[in-house]
Amino acid sequence: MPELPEVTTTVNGLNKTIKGLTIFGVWTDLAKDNPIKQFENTIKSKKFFTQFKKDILNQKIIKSERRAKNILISLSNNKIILIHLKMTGHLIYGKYRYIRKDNKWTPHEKERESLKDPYNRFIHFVIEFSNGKHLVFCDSRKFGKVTLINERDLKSSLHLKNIGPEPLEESFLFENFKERLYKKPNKNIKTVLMDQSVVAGVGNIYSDEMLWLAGIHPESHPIKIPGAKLLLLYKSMKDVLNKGIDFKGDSMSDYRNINGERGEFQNHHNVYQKKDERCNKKNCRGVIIRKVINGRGAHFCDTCQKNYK
DNA sequence: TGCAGTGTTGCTTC
DNA sequence: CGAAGCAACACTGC
Repeated sequence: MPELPEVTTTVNGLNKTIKGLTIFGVWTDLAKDNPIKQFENTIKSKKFFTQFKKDILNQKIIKSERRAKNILISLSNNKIILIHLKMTGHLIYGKYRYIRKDNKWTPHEKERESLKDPYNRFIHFVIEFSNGKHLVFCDSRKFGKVTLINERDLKSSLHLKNIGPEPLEESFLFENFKERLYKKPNKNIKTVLMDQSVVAGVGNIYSDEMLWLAGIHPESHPIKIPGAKLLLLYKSMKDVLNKGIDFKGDSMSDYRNINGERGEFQNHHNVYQKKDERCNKKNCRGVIIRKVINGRGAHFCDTCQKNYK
């Protein structure tokens, strides 16, 4: 589930594996002659992909970074590969033997025993390095985004310009957090937390978990939440995201790290996908419920998570 | 077996 | 302008 902790885990992995390598080849089966408008400046456009290939071939990987849920891979020619994993994407690094057939990048028979796990299936984009190893982008729903931007355009680029501050930066103070929430005074707090222009990197799982930890109902309105509770939410946000990173991300669904291994955060959920289970909060007798809020499944305990509205 | 549910986000519509 | 809903896609699990 690529939210901030999963993307951080992947980026850490990239910095341990592909840094310093030179790009030798690139392949995708996502490129179309007539992509819909939204994907014109991504590798889903054949025209874009042709240029993309020219731009990245023979370039060296300098470093990888995370911004919100985006992976930024800097190249030696001052261009940056931007990858957004969206719902089901993940990147795996390794030695793949493969055959090309019908423009499908098909791992060789010997590799297939591992293909039962989603980590190694649904390969739609591959970078080959001069050491013979590959970075493969697996993405069953094909929502993921891969594009290229110039380093100098990074901040102004459409992909990043509306992104809010990074919640784990020390410079992101409580006062700033509170101010930003108050700009959406009467929206559901869960929806506000997941709004990337308010704060970067929080998605469905971690928003559920941080609201539970702070004892705030997901349909609370920011303007009605007492200051002390907001401070608790600010701390809970940092705690939950750091815990996600410590457990190397959440693999309840098909997220895998750079080596194809699962994270562990799914084993430490208190509410996400815990419908009908007893609430873990000390002295709480509540039961976790699931309710669709602004189109997303929300999980919470309506006994100990107070609804301020 | 069929259909509801799935981590994200950007576009359209109102 | 903001908010809500849906579309992009394909698979899993009840």
